[in-house]
Formats: sequence, C-alpha cells, structure tokens
Amino acid sequence: MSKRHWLFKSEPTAYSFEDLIKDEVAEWDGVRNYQARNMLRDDVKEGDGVLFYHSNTQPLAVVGTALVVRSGYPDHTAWDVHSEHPDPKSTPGSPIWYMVDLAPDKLFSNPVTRVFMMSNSFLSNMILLKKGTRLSIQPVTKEEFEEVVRMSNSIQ
DNA sequence: GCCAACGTTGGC
DNA sequence: GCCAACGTTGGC
Repeated sequence: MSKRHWLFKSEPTAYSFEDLIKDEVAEWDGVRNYQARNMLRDDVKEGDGVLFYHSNTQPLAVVGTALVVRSGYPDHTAWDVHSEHPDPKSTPGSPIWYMVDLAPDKLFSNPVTRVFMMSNSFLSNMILLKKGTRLSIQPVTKEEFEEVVRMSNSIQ
C-alpha cells in the first residue's frame, strides 16, 4: 500500500493551517458530502500527504502540507446534537459520516496561490482548478503534490 | 423515478 | 455582491 496524496480545503475563518499548527492534531470532522465521505472512509490512510488549501479567502492558496495520522473512522460529531453539523440519521451503531485525523507537516514560507497554480500547465488536471468543483477532499497525484511543494520553494 | 425549487459552495 | 455549479429535498 503506497502513500497517497490529497488536497483538503478549509475556509481559514473556520479552521486555518495556523489553527492546525496550534492544535498539533485535528479531527477533520463535519464533512457532509458523500463523495468526500467515501474517500475519508475508504481511501485516506495514515501516512498519506495532504496539501492544505485555504478557500473563500484572499489569497486563495495552498499554505502548507499536512499528514494523515489516523485513517478514516466514524465522525462522532454527527450524533452530537450540540455539534456544528449534527445528523440525526447517523448513529454510533450505523455511522454515515467519517473523518480522519490530520497533523501539520510543513508550513510554506510562501503560499502557492491559486493564480500561480493556474499558470502551471503541469497542474491543469487538478480537480481544484476545474470550474465549479466544490469537493472539499480531493485526490492529487504524487507529481502534483511534489510540484506544488517545489513551487513554494521556488518563490523568493 | 423525475424534476423543479432551494440551499450551499466558493471563485470572481 | 454576484452568480455558476452542484447537491439535496420533496411533490407528484
């Protein structure tokens, strides 16, 4: 089983990369989209690499990398009526929603902006850069992951 | 099972 | 603030 790579979106006003650094480990809870759920439940594994992207902000950018430190497990906030995203249909006995745990890896000294990424033809197949995609958990290739890291290092 | 209405995401 | 692109809901 080789390591996979992902891109996780987060609105920094809700949860930023700085928050992740402060917290050291975060339960990536609250994902309520079936496509993203399936990846969290089945495919996102401990040790996988994550590009951490800030959405709905300025500048839009990948701001660092993170590591998956726990593979998919049931999102217990779903059956907590006081949580941000309760779902009464999900129960401990038959969970619907899943999450993983993330830890920060590298904070980019220079964020890789969406505009910069769009200028790089190597990244043209990234789901993030396609029009209208709202998926908050996305697979990226090893090459795309490494290219974004390289772009960050290339910025003066 | 279809599809219109509605709500949300998120770039611009 | 606008609106395109989706996902979900619910009437039929």
